Amino acid sequence: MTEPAPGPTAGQHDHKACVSNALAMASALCQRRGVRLTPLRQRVLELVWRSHVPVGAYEILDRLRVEDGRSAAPPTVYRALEFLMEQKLIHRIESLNAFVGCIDPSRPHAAQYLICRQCGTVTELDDGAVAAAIQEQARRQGFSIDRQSVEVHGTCGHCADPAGAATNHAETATA
Amino acid sequence: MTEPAPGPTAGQHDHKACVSNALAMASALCQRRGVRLTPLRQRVLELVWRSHVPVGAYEILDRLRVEDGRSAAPPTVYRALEFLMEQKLIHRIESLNAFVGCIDPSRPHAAQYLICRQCGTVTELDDGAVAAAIQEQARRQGFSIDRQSVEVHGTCGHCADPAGAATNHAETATA
DNA sequence: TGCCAAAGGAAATAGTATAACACTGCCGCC
DNA sequence: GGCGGCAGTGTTATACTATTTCCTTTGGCA
Ligand SMILES: [Zn+2]
Ligand SMILES: [Zn+2]
Ligand SMILES: [Zn+2]
Ligand SMILES: [Zn+2]
Repeated sequence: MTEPAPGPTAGQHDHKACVSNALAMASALCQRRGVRLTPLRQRVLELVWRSHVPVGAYEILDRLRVEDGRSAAPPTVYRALEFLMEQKLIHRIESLNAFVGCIDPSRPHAAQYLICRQCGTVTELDDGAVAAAIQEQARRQGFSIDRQSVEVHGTCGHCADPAGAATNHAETATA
Repeated sequence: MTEPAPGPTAGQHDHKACVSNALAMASALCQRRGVRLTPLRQRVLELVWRSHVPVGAYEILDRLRVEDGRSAAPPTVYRALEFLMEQKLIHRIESLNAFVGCIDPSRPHAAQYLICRQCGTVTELDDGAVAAAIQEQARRQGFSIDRQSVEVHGTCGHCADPAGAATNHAETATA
């Protein structure tokens, strides 16, 4: 119930690489942009990246208190999350009230999210066709887009086909 | 956003027709489906249809208490909303934690929502191209879709261009 | 008539998010 | 060096959203 870096796709990929890559990318981006990736912000980012399952603000809060022994209250977490979202280092999954690390923060994108009901894993896509179809519809309505959010709930390949994959995928990560 | 007759699209269309049509449709659908559109559920549906601006559960709750003098608590409202969602008579806008009437409950659809930041109006679309593009992407990932939610935030035609009004607010478009 | 299941009333609680104010350290400036 | 401003964080309180639990009422039906 507190395994460090489970990741629903555990065994499928080197998640430590995901994390260190994300942190390095974040550091570089912030430096380039002239914004401060403080220790707190970096730690929150790391906690969001704990797995590919979106994490709630209060779960982050708990970890800051329990694991880090840090004094923290909701605003502590929400401010860090706000910063990370402004910098596009994380995304908010509206339908879950939770946050997930962005796969490629260096490039602006209108992403789509595939959210598995069973394992909770979110797969971030960046499909031009989807974005274009949405933009075309918006244009017809005379609507100018600020932000589009596409959240698709369903069952991922691993959960649907346990035999084939034989993944240890199993159950949810941050339970 | 709290006046009796919905502000945003007022004057743009005959909203009373929207409401009475929605209520009639709901009544017919429920009868056909053998489910009960009780007075409470009908009233909640009516309150959701008060305008094309999504309405929160607690705003509905307030109106039930103040306008109807009815004894009501959160579960009262949430249960009614749950029923209405099961029957696809309303939709939940995840990014707003609010609910809006469905434009065409008789036909199942994966809808997209254009949400105006200024006036709050939500325009429901049912564009096959968007849904298809999403499905294609999901298929490639071996992901099977239960539900897709597309919420687009931006500025509607009326708010962007108050003078000219070529576009049709609040009405649905399908493709 | 009596039973059952669905619907709704009521109280408490859980979960999510923000407002408001205080404190500190850093930086540029005089 | 002293000073003012500001970003970042700490702290407390509160607002907003949603669910659990238990009980009572209602409506359909054998
Ligand atoms: Zn990973
Ligand atoms: Zn899965
Ligand atoms: Zn209308
Ligand atoms: Zn508008």
